[in-house]
Amino acid sequence: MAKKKSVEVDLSTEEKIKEAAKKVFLKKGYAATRTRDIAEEAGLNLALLNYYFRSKEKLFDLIMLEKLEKFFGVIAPILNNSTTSLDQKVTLFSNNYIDLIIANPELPLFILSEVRHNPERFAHKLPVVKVADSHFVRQLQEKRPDINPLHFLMNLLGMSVFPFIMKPIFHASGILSEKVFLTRMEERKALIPKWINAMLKAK
Amino acid sequence: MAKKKSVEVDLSTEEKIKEAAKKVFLKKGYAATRTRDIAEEAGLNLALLNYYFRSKEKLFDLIMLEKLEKFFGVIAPILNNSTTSLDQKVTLFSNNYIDLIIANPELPLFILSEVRHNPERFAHKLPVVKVADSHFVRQLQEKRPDINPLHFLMNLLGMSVFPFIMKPIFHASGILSEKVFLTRMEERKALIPKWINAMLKAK
DNA sequence: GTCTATAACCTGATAGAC
DNA sequence: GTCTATCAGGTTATAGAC
Repeated sequence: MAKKKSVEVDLSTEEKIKEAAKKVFLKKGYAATRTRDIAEEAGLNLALLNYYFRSKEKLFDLIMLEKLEKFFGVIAPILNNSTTSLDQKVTLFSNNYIDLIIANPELPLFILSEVRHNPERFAHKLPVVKVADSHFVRQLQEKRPDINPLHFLMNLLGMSVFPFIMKPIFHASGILSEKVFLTRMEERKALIPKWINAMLKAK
Repeated sequence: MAKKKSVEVDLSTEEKIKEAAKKVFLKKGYAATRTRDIAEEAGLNLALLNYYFRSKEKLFDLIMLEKLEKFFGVIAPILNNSTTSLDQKVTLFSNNYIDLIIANPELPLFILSEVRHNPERFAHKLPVVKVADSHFVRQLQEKRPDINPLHFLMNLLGMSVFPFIMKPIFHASGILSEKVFLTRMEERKALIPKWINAMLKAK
């Protein structure tokens, strides 16, 4: 039944390695990860990694593409839906996106730093164009032709994602517990639409 | 005269290594950087790195602390100034911070990912407390006691910093040139105060 | 202070037994 | 398919000549 993240015991060897790789790569990043870390995390031998995935690089690419899909996959459908209003898009986006990242907290910083360290490698896999020329952007242009839509896009994305990117800092400082942080993020789901709305009316 | 970033020729050997290390560490991150890269970038021999700085780790710590100082050093003074209004703080912050990051574009992502990968190591060097309990925060609480100040802090910081964090993505996609990006960021200096103001009045 | 040479170690990948 | 053993190459750090 539970096909996702059971106790990770009844998985095939190949899946065990992939799950372990996800965990370690997302935590440490590509460069700091050793194939031995992954094998150990999977409770398996190092040789099996190469048997199933040929190389560290190929295994990483596989996972990176999956994560890119996850990170961008939610955005485009919401912002390109031509049947929803601007308000609805903003609400849908902040809610879905915050939920996604609560479930995958390391996702944003992982993707952002790996893309930064290897831009040309993943360039063709970044479906940003679909966002930059979306129905959402056209609706923004209609409402506020005086302001470049990129600003609102950055704000919407940033207000949803940025707190998670800053979390390591606040956590390390010991001034914000995980529980309180999550409470704040839940609050944001309702606050972001209000804020965006207020910004759209400003001046 | 020009003591900062001259043609980097009249620098002492120690300074040459440090400048090269800054450049390489900020570009690649700690794990992906090899001491050979730094030596080569400095146009010097590898052994000199250890002669002057003992180890890769010690050299990195030195630079990391400097960068943390830079990243957080601007925030606290502005947010803790008890003679400025809330509006003034917001304007000062967005202006100074965006300028700082235009001059050091890799700074945010560098700090964020290195702290993430080694939280306990830099925990005691993160002066976030000064921000979380600042004059700015108290002013926010007065104006909007119904909303946790952390939200506005995240928004102000995020609206200034997040675009730079996303820049690699937009760049890699080829849909946003450096020149256009900078134009947008200059615009933001004036827009952020307006937006924050509108948010503070909302509902 | 600066270099070359090399030690000591680590890492990705494979050969070969089971 | 899975393991142990090991290779080949790279990496940090140091010894020692100049």
